[in-house]
Amino acid sequence: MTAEQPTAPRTPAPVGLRERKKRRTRDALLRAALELFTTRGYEGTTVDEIVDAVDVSQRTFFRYFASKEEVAFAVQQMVERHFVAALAERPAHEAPLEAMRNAVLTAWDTIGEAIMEVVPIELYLRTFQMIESTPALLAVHLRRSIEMEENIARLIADREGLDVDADPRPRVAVAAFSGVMRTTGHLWGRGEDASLEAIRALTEAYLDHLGPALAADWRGAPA
Amino acid sequence: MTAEQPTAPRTPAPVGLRERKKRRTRDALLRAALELFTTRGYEGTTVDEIVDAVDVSQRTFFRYFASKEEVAFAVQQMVERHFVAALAERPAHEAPLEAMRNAVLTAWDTIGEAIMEVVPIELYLRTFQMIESTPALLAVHLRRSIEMEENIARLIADREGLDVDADPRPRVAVAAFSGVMRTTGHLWGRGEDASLEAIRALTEAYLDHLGPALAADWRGAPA
DNA sequence: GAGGTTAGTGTCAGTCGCTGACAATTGACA
DNA sequence: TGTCAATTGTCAGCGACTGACACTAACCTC
Repeated sequence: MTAEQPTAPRTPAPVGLRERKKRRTRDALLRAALELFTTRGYEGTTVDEIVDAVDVSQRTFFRYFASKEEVAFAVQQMVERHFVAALAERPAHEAPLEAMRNAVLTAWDTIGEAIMEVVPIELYLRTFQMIESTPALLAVHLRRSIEMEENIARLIADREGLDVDADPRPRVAVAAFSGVMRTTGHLWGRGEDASLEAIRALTEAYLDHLGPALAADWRGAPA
Repeated sequence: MTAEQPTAPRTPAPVGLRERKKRRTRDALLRAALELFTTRGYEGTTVDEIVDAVDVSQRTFFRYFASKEEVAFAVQQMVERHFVAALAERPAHEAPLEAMRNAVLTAWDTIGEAIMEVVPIELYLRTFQMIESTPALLAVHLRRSIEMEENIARLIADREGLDVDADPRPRVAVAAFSGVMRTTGHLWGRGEDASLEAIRALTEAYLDHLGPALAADWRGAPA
């Protein structure tokens, strides 16, 4: 993990012709897949249909994406990295919950440009809704979430100078926080307003209900 | 959903010969599957191997279980029903978090017998660990968890006389609670002590850290 | 710029999960 | 006992995915 500017789009500019071709093929597959997924549905789309749209072989698809599922989460992965970067940038004086809260809200404010380099922002919004409403993808989405939860817990523990395995508080705080995040994401996916502003507002409102208990200063207080 | 004694094992005793045969086939498939899963691994076990062990056709397997995944969660489903039943039995004066906490702890105390009617308790423990350590199953496990979360949120909202869609508190409380539960389950699956007592103790300890904020009395206080 | 190296791609054959259709069997019940 | 309905097996086929191998095109060196 080479830490660069945290909110910078991860597009290191491809150099050789080979690299550029690869990038182009991958992007084409990604866009074609999301477009098909969001119109015909995930289950209703076969890998053969995706590769036909881009005119490559099925084997090539599976060299770029380990599975049909993986391509559905390519953009989501960018967003997650974006949030983690924002969290790492939070000043040390902020309490854990406060830092996480500010990181999400800032991330939602700045993620737009980074996404647009790969796919239209509106396609990402539709993709997110599709993930939330497709059981098989929702399952994977949740597993990815808790994998990130573990990373964030370690990050928070480091901030507070705690041992993540000895002190339950980092994991508990992150678990509670993520539970709320997941709930807002779910409600957003089911709701009417599919804008970035909507998810941001929903997040802010729901986090307000988590109470000051977890936001209290931990340092000096024993477990 | 016919509500009987909440903590009673769900074994309505099969009547006809046909029913008993069905039950036997299903149980045999279940046991064979879990035994193979926990020894050779989930991915390392084919459906053909399961049906060979029981000597039925593959088609029969898929008539009892919608998928290879489903059979892995058959026992888990019992445990979940057990918890929901225990929660429904909690006296009305208990605050939401208090009720959920007591329901889990009671459930862990009484689930043993119900499980043993179907599979050895030790096989269930191994199965749980396998689920937690198999990515594909972990994903499904998490999705099942949030489906239950939604049910519990409605149950809690009913207890408190709230509208689950208007007031965020039921969903927030349940989300935070479930987040902690998930974390303890995960840690249990990765830990050394695979006993029921261990998961119960872990649950109790971790829930203590969720703080009194969510446990406060809601009635009368506006959102 | 020819020639060898290497990375990316296509083709093919095969495995595994899963499903629909149809026929054969077997318990239930008059 | 004979009919009816439920359970099961067989078979054919789809879709996701993989390993092996041959082919092509970018790259790199002399």
